[in-house]
Amino acid sequence: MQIEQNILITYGGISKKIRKGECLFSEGESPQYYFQVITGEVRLYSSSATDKELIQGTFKTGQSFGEPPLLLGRPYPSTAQANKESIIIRLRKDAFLSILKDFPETKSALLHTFAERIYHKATTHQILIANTPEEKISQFLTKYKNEEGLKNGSLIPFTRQQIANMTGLRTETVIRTLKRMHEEGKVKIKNHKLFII
Amino acid sequence: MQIEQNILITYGGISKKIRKGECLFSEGESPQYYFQVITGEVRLYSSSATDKELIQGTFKTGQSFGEPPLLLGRPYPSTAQANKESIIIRLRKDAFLSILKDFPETKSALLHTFAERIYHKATTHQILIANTPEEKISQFLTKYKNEEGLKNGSLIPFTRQQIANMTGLRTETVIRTLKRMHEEGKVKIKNHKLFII
DNA sequence: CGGTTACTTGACTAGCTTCAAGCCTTGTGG
DNA sequence: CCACAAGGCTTGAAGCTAGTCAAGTAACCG
Repeated sequence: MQIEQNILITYGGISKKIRKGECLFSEGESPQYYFQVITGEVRLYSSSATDKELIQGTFKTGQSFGEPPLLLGRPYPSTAQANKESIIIRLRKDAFLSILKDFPETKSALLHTFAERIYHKATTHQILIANTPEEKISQFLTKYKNEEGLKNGSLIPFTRQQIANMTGLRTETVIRTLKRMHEEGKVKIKNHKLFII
Repeated sequence: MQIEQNILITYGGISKKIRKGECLFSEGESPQYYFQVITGEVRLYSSSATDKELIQGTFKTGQSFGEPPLLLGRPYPSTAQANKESIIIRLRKDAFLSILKDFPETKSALLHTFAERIYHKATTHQILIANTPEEKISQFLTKYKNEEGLKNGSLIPFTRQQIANMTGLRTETVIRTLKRMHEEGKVKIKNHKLFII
């Protein structure tokens, strides 16, 4: 969802410069603010007991994140970290609720955003239970391709590590599986870069 | 979310008796109706290429389901099937949209429901990336316990197969893991029935 | 050009999956 | 009320394979 910047400012929103790697909030914390990306990119991930981390979503210019825990008043199930230097507006919870009340179209927009996210998570879920690594990676690539409307031959802008974190696999497994898929003509790898076919 | 029955009727909602095993909609179909459970239980699941089926959610009296694809106008990513004989009210999409417009509190309620579902799915994802079967099953059981507000000693109303489908494991693995957990006093099994501790 | 991050490869192993077979429980129809 | 069918549960044995660890190479960035 996106709320107009001047509305955010009017209601007390404050923009802040965030360095790459800094966190906006962490797993387990209590939500206090509404966040919206002005420039840059924020990654939401949850980490299991071990080092493994699962990417729950990536948010760019104009997108907000972390609203569900805020609305529910429940602890964050994930951590929000800047992927690169970013500018983020944040707004206190009560001010956010006021905007929702004062601008009904905001509520509709949020509803639509939430519907998108549920739909997205429902399909993501299928990736995680696929049997073989190849199934997981194929499904992931196909999903990404469709969502971004990519053509065949497009570059996949993810590192092996990121793909691993989104499919629940390990880096080495992703590498070995992609290599095999390349040999079988299911994807293309050139200069370590990955392309869909 | 729940919309009052008399409102649903006023807007043209029709209730229907559904036999156990019947489907309200299937994966890939185009959404046309809003659905709400009056009595009984409906299961939403998506099936991957193989036999495996993934339970996306279970809905009981007073709960609605399948709204995100309806709002987005996208094909259903899952199938809705009655777990038992049920009575379901269904309402045409345009009537549903009218209710949302005429009753702002409905919109707020739906927003809250959506937030719950996103939160639920985010935490469910963590189960799927846990390393060991025991971690997955423990997390699943704890999550279920908390969501349903169960006391220690409660019966878990799922088959091994269902637990397998929700954790991404195989039936035999679930059985063997539960057996070990039983021996270690982490759960209780009596007459093949599973209880939390 | 040096440091950091990403990628790659090999060897090894724990343990999940698979396959096959048999048992228990529940519900149903005669 | 009993018998039987169907579905769920359990077990064992064997093979595979994804994960792990370790080490080295290639790309990228300042």
